[in-house]
Amino acid sequence: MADVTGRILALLTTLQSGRSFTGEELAARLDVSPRTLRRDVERLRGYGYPVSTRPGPGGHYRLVAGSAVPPLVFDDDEATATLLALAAMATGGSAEGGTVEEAATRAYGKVDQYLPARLRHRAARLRESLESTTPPGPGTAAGNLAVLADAVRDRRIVAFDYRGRTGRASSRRVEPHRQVHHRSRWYLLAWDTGRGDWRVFRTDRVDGLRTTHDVYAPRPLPADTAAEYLRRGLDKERTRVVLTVAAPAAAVADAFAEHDAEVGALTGERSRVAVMVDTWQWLLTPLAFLDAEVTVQEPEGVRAALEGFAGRLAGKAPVVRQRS
Amino acid sequence: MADVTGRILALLTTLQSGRSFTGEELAARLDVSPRTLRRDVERLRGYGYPVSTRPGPGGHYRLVAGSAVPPLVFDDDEATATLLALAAMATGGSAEGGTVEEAATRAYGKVDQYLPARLRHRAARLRESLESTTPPGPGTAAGNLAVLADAVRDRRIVAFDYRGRTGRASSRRVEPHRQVHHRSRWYLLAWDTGRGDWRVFRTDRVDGLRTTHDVYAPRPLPADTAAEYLRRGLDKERTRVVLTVAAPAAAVADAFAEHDAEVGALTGERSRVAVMVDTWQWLLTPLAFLDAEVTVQEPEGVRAALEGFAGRLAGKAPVVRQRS
DNA sequence: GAAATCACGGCCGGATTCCGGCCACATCTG
DNA sequence: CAGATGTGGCCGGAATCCGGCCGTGATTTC
Repeated sequence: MADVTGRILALLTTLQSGRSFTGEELAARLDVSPRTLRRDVERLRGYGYPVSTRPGPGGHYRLVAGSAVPPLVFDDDEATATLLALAAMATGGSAEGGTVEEAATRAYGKVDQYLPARLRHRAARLRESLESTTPPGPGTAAGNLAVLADAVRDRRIVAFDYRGRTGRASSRRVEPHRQVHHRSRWYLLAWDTGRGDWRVFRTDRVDGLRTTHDVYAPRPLPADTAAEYLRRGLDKERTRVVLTVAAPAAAVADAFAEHDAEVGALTGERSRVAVMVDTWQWLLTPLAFLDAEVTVQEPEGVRAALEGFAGRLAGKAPVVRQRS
Repeated sequence: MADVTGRILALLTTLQSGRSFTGEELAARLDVSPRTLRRDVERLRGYGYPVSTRPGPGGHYRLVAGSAVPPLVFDDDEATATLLALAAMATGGSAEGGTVEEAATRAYGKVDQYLPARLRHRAARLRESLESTTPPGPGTAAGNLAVLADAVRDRRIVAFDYRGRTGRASSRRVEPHRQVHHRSRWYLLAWDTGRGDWRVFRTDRVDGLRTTHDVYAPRPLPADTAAEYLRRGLDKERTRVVLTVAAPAAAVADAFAEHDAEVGALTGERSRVAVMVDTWQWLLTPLAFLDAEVTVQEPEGVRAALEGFAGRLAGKAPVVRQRS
């Protein structure tokens, strides 16, 4: 009968009724000694459940649903949005502990607790009907985000080791400016004191982060907003490709939805799109879905590559004829 | 670290997310050996929680949807993650009413307000240091997701107008099965009663959604999970395309690694590949990476499509010259 | 049909936890 | 003040747990 977990679950169920119970009563119910019951209550608190007690005659144990955090007065849409937001953030999470993605995954299954009874039911249904794909990726340490946030606030220089794309590690001392959440990744926009320039770091590639005692002077941002700076692709290594496409802006935006693209309308039927890609090959699928005339404005290399590819594709295709 | 109860609670939380996990993944998450994980699952079942499993590649553990779990409580990281998630979703959102973005904004305010003081500071600083680039995209109506969730639960047939990729609208009556979040979009996996087959709909392209009074009989899923079905792209009739490529078989196999392809060598430098694709557009990225001469053996339609696309790509490309 | 993947569960020995009992103490009610 | 009731330290014996090992069986992939 030494099944702690079972007892805790039973205790939780019992206390959930809202009634209050004396220690003796609970002990009898769980069939353990009062001493063990006390320990169980202690454990429950350890897991974060607020159990209120009162000594003296008429004393009791009671589970206080949301005394620390009162049930939120969400409306339906807000509850829905919360679940969706968590699901979106959970996507891309890793199995490692301590990441925000993982925390979001956990929170996803728990929001009920904080909703008023009326919505609890609804949230549970919503969650049941939803599924989320979770491509395994590097997770972002929740701790790092918090540390960086503090450093940004206090204008403290931070130091860390950074693993570049190639895997080469380097030591950095930077003035953290903003953190940007972009396409389910976290980035830090900072002034790299060693390189004397602005740099964008992927937070999940930061190691051994520590805040120094050195305070830095505010510095004007290289762009209007940090997000814009990031989007503009000052984050090196990727290529910015500008295209003109004979299709409406909406259609183009849709085709490039999975990419990092800015779309602008030229006329109703022509659009201009600036997209960041690792290599030109990735342009093809969205372009093919548009299946419209395309002109590469820049860079030269991509234009040449696409021309060459088009030639190989078109040049040989007509040669073989075959039924079936 | 031998805290069975804590692990069981954590395990419930994890499985509650609705995803499925491999044993190894869960073991890593809980920081125990796989053997212990198996024991934990066994315990879970002992307490009445239905955990479904499957052996073999792609095996998993999953909590059967809809099972009641004890009330679970947020920890600090989870609360923080919730705020971050809401902030990320709120950003870039339109001011229009009824969208999830707008609801997320409201929800953020409320959660923040009720957070314990210690977390409020942390959250406030985090938010200050953050920016988000959620693309403005078409706002998903929060209402639709909730209505669909209820319909899924009640097995009610729903009707709506669907704007296809081409913009053509069609009227649908479907049996909603699950909603899947994939790459920051929401999809509905449903049985289309009109077409007599499974279909995947993008929730943001659904208009005039209404629940009917007709109840449908459960139908076996075409895949293990809705997310998997979506990922596998079984939603369309796939086409078998046979190509001849001027590249070694190994290189070809590598390029098509993500696809469902059979590769055979013709000579050392030429290969033949038979690949199953949803639409011809998906052929382009692997072909571009090979960047070799290609001949479409069959079907005729794909050859014509590729030729046409190549023409549009090559035909217009040389027009503009520009340095920079 | 062979190979790889993955869940399953028995067994073992050593480490850890748990339990009940006992006790001094704090609190609250009447 | 007296009695009821919650609190938590300590102790020693008992029960549980854990990781590792290994053979089994289901299932998918090639």
